[in-house]
Formats: sequence, C-alpha cells, structure tokens
Amino acid sequence: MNLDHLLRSEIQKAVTSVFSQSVDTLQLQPTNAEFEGSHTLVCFPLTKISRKGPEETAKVVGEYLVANSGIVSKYNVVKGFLNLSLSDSIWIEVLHTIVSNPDYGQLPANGQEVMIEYSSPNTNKPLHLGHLRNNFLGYSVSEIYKASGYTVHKVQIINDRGIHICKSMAAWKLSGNGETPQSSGLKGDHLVGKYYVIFDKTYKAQISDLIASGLSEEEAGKQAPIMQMASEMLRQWEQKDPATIELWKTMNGWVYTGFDATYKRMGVDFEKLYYESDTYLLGKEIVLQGVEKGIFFKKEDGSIWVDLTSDGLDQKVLLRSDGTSVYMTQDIGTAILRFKDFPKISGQVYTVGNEQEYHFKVLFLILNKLGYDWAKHCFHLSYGMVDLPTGKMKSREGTVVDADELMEDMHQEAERQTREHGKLEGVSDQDAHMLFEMIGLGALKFFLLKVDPKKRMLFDPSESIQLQGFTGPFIQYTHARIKAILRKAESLDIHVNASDLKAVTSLEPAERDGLYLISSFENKIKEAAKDYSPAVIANYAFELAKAYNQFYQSIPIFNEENPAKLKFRVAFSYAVANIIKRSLKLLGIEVPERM
RNA sequence: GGUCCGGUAGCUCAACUGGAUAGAGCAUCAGAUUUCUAAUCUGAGGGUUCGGGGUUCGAUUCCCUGCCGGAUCACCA
Repeated sequence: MNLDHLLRSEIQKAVTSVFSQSVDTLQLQPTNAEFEGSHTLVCFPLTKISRKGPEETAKVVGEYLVANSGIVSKYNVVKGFLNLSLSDSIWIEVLHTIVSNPDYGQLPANGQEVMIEYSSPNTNKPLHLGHLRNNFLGYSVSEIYKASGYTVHKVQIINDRGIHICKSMAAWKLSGNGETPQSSGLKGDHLVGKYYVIFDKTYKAQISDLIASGLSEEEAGKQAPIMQMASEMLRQWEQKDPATIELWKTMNGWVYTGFDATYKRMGVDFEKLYYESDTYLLGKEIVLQGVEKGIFFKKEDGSIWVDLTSDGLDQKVLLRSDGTSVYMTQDIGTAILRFKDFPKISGQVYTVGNEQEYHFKVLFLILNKLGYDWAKHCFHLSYGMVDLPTGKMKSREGTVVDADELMEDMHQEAERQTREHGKLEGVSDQDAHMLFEMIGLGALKFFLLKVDPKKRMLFDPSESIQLQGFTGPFIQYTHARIKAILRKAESLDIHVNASDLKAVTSLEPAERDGLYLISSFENKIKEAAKDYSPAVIANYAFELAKAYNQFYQSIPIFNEENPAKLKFRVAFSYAVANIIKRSLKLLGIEVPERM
C-alpha cells in the first residue's frame, strides 16, 4: 500500500464529488507540528472550481473525506489549509506493508540504464578534500539511481597524460635518486605528489634566477630548464619514446596503487575505467567529419572551430592549427565511445565541479549538433567548491586537505570519542577498529553530503568531527540503540506477526510522526534522484532518527503491559532501523550493531 | 566588461519548487539518567530572509534594480 497514492486518490474523489469537477494536481504537504493532523491539503488553488472561500472549500472537502473515505478520521481547517488526521488502522497498515516487504525502499526496475562518471583525478598528486566531495557525491547519486530502479554504470576518466605528470617525472628524474614507494615507505600517489611539489619549487627558484639575470617574467617561465625538461618529456611521450613511456608507466603505476587504497577506504568503486592516454586522440575523426558536413568550420591557419553564437555562446576551438586535439575534442570522442561500449544507456551524468559548467554546456551543444539525440540526456552534475575556514584550498600554498590524512584523522577522532564515552566494554580490538572506521567515515561522508551539492560549502574541521546533532554518527547511534532493543526482544522471545499489529487500537503521536516519515521514504528517493541530491536523503535520515529518539525517550517499550502494543513498538523500531540503514546506504555510510 | 551561480539566527545549513507565525544543528543558558545505550531528550533566548521596487489571496522562492561574494569567458585541462 502506498499511502501517498491512496490519500491523493481519496482526495481526488472527494473533490470531484463535491465540486463536480476534477483537478489535475493536489498540493499536499506535511502538517505543521503546531496543528493536529499529518497531511495538509492547501485549498487556495481549489477555490477556482469550488467557487467558495478557501475556508469553506477546505471544510466541505474535509467533511466528505471523514464521511466517505474510510481513511481520514478527523480534520481541522486553519485559513485555507485542510489538516487531515488519518485513522490509526491506516497507520498500522502502513507499518504492516513496510515490515512485510523486505525490499521497501527499492523501487521497481524501470528498464533504463544510465552512466555516472565521477572522481576522474589527475595522476600527479594524491586525492584531496575536493575529490572526497566529488567521490561521495557521485557514489551516492549512483546508489540513489539504483534505488530508483535504474541500472547504473559507474565510470571515471583518469587524466593520466599531459604536462602535469611530466612535471612530476622531470622532478623525479632530476632529484629522485631512484626513490620508489618501497624504498621510501611512501604511498605511491603521495610519492609522485612529492615530486610535483619539488617541481614547483625548483621551477619558481629558476624563474627568479632568470628574472634576476634580466629576463622578463614570461620569458623566464618559458626558459626555466626544469620546465623545458617537462615539455620535452611530453613531446617524447607523444612520440612514444620507450624510456619516457617506461618512466610514465612506472610512476602512474605507483599512483594507481595509491589511489586503489584510497578508493577502498572511501568505499567507492567503478565498473570501468577510461584513461585519457587511450582516448585523447578520439574525437578528431568526428570533428573532421563535422567540417565536411558543415557543422564546424576551418580558419585560414587550419584550426577548426564551432560557432555557438546562435546559442548565445562564443566560437570554440576543436582542433589546433597543428592538427592536435584539445580537451573538448577528447570529450566528444569519449562520450561517443561510451555510448558504443554501453549501447543501452539513455544518458550520462558527469560529476564535475562547477568551474567547468561552460565546458559541459558547450560539449552537450556540440554533441547535439552532431546529431546524437542522447546528448539531451547528458547532465553535468555540477557541485560547488569546498572552502576552508582559512579560505580557498590552494595546492601551491600547501593548504590542501589530503584525503588519506583526513580519513585517518576522522578515524582517530572517532576512536578518541568512543573511548571517552566508555563504550568499548566486551568489544574485540578488531570490532573496535571497524567501529571507529565506520563512525569516522560516516561523520565525514555525512558532513560532505548533507549540503545541497550545487552550493559551495565550508569545511570546518572542528565541526566535521562532531558526532552529535545533525551528523552521521547521530543517526548511526540511533540505529545501534534500536538494535539493542531488537536483541532484547529476541532474548525475551518476542516475535511479531500481522495479527499482533492489527490488535492495536490506538497510537501515540510520536508513533504517528515516525510512521509518517517512514511512509514518505520512497518519495524522498524519487525527489533525491530527480534533484541529483544526496542532501535530500541526509536530511530525511536525520529527521527520522530525531523522530525515533523522541519516541524512544518518551515511551519505554518493555514497560508496556498490553502485549499487542509492545509488539507493535518492536515492529515499528525494526522498520525505523531498516530505513535508517537503507538511507545511509544511499549515502555510502554503514551502520553499526552497537556503538 | 558579458554570462552563470550564490547572499536566510553569532556560525554551518533547511524550507517539499509560490503556501500557515521562516525551521534544524552547533554555540549560550536552564532542566531530564533506580528504566530499552545521556553520542540522547525537554525548554529558553536568538531573524529587516543583503537593500529598494513590482507581480497576487499569499514571495526566502518569480520579475526589475542596486550592493556584496564566487565561477567562467584560452589553439589549458
């Protein structure tokens, strides 16, 4: 039974019957806490067909529903708002359908496939806080789409070639003395990142020397020996010079080993990896064909452009005058390749920061001009930057927050607070370790996902390690508490079946509040999918946990003398725990049995 | 300069896409553990929703305008 559908159809019937005219949309919203009821119908829009004032309209509909629907037990009208109270038997039925459906929260398969790209790092340095937001977001949106009934293909494109990795290679060759992850004990991505920093330092020093010897800043930048070395390596790489390719493979290999460990700890995964070194030449053919078809045009110097002025944008280069590809060319090729690899996908989602909005706008327009009708189902999941209290993250200024370090810090903080609470009695070291990890990462993921992805957000380290209030651990804790109740019920040999639930005759307000939230879970999943927003789920899970804690506080379950009521409350607790678990899973967060 | 985002309590964020007296968390203050886990719960204070116009039964939400912050506008990625 879907409560929302049921109620809407009852209201439709009422409206049609009372005003002898139907209405296509109903404005149904949760009732404010200060009024009685659970669902509120906004009646202002109905005045057009009722030809009555809003209060009178609400009253007539309310009367009808109480008399005829069988599910509305009471109503009250405040201004144009019709507040409805549902009969307790309906709430009990809601609980029954949910506990008897193990797949509640998984919408039926809709036969559609979608590709979601996220992460997509450069291979010259370790992942940082910005990547964490990206990865958690991409992963979570993938989970949300799966729950909505889609088949999801998670992919990324690894930017493994170009001047950035050559910089690390040049610095390593100059001053690395053959250092390896094994010899240094450094994680591979951090080792390569170390040489990227060394490159930058050396480069700057060389520039100031050159400026001191009379060169302009621009000239110095070009002539600095280390930069010339990196540029030369890029040329050699493109010419497939064996030694250069070998070094490139070695250093990228170190990075991948490092990334694998980081992804594993983050709990994210990918179905297929695309590498820029494989795809950067793609798209060139397409662009040349586009010139022949008259979609693109060539300038005198031989460069190829697309004219987007009729779409309110500028002209954009697609092939350089020397015939080489740019980023856009590659992305055109990669997009087409992906639709060949996964012919059933209807579209793809690109999880990329909002600084690339213009790029994707252009990309989708070009694909559209090329005649790919899937282009209109491509979506740039654009998210805001993560700021620090000290301002923007700047890798050159050393203010980046490293992903590995941050996850470790969160783990340790979880451990510190757990020990402080004295919650580890009878817990093995191994279980304790898993618990700290679960809590630490739960806090971090929740912190980054609770904000609307579109918005720029502030990462305050002292706030992110909070385990109280609007946090992941608060919700995990609620789950653990419920599990304790379920264990106790088990030990008392309390088992619930349908007839027990139906024997309950009256509910407490706290129970109805919880059931209302439970009944709206699937709508929240749809909303989150439509908006590409894990924040919808984060807010929902928090509301649910809060509602349960209020219930938990006010009603001691095992003191109840009426056995049917007691069983009802156990079943209710079970349902809440399940939905907490499922919602947090949509955010990539695990829940503990005890904490 | 053009285009696009954003501005809500001291701080970090919500507000069901135009609905009720704008809500949470943190922080501050005051309370609640012979009870199923106090990482919890209850209560208090805290607002010109950046300013100014407009649209209508009704605006944080839509339109215009000004101010502030950010992104972007490369033969970079």
